[in-house]
Amino acid sequence: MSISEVKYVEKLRNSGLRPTKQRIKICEVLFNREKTFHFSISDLTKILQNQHNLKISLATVYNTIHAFQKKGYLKEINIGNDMSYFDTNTSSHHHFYDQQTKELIDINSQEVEIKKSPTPPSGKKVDDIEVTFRISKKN
Amino acid sequence: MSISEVKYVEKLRNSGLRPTKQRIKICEVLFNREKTFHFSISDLTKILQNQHNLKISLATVYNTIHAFQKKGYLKEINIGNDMSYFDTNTSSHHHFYDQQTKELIDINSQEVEIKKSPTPPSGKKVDDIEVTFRISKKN
DNA sequence: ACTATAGTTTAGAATTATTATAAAGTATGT
DNA sequence: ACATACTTTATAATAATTCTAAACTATAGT
Ligand SMILES: [Mn+2]
Ligand SMILES: [Mn+2]
Ligand SMILES: [Zn+2]
Ligand SMILES: [Zn+2]
Repeated sequence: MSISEVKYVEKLRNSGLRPTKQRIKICEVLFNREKTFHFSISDLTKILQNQHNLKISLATVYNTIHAFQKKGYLKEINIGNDMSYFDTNTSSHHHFYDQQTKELIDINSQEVEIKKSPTPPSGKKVDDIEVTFRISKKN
Repeated sequence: MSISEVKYVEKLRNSGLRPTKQRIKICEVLFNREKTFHFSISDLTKILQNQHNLKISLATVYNTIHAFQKKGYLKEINIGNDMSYFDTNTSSHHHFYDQQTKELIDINSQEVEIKKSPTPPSGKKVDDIEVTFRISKKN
């Protein structure tokens, strides 16, 4: 067992999730990276198959991603209307969204400052503010 | 023909769309209101059936909404990941989104001011900024 | 180590939103 | 009125996601 595998076995155990080989592999693909990772289920399935030669059933990929989301290790992103995206950056943050390449890029919370905010409807409170900067190729 | 029907016949003709009775009725449901209207195809279909006793085929509802979107009369909204929402407010603006009731409420562009904005990736330009204030019931 | 059990994976079926198809119906210019 | 292009419609197809139930496996208790 590699050093990173041991790390995720512990992470899974601490979350009350059994460290199966499928979950450990998915952890490695998702969390063993420098930058945050934005992906669709289809993206992830392709990476598991092509870059790691793993044939994990589609139902398991869905199950695992939803389990991780429930445990707070992933955030669902609402962009585009065809399929769900997930984000390994679970903090409150903002995105550049390239409509041409459909790529999401993180923006640190502190790089956006909102000077003026609207008053929420009466009886309602603001839980989170999400800013999306839609970008495209210059010229 | 009612006064509002005449109005939409003209609007459709000016857009190069034949003013069929289905399109005119959908125009009335969508555009004959004070406030902007946020809806899913399913919402609209229910309103047509229950509140107007119109049985317009689902394919026609989709065709019509997409035609109106292409003409710039509707904007697609990416919120939630199950189905598409559309917005009769086609200007660049922001939203409150109540995650409990799944309701969208418009925020005028001028009610939000962004003090600090991140630099877009090189070769990319910002086309639009969308701010979503996720709200929920207080306490 | 053996076993019982609860948790997990899996293939495949079911569901849901959306899009495609193609035949019947309709608006419009002549 | 007629021809024609556009539109509506029922239905089928597609695609993402969820459900199901049987086989498999991690783990706690013996
Ligand atoms: Mn979405
Ligand atoms: Mn869908
Ligand atoms: Zn992100
Ligand atoms: Zn709006």
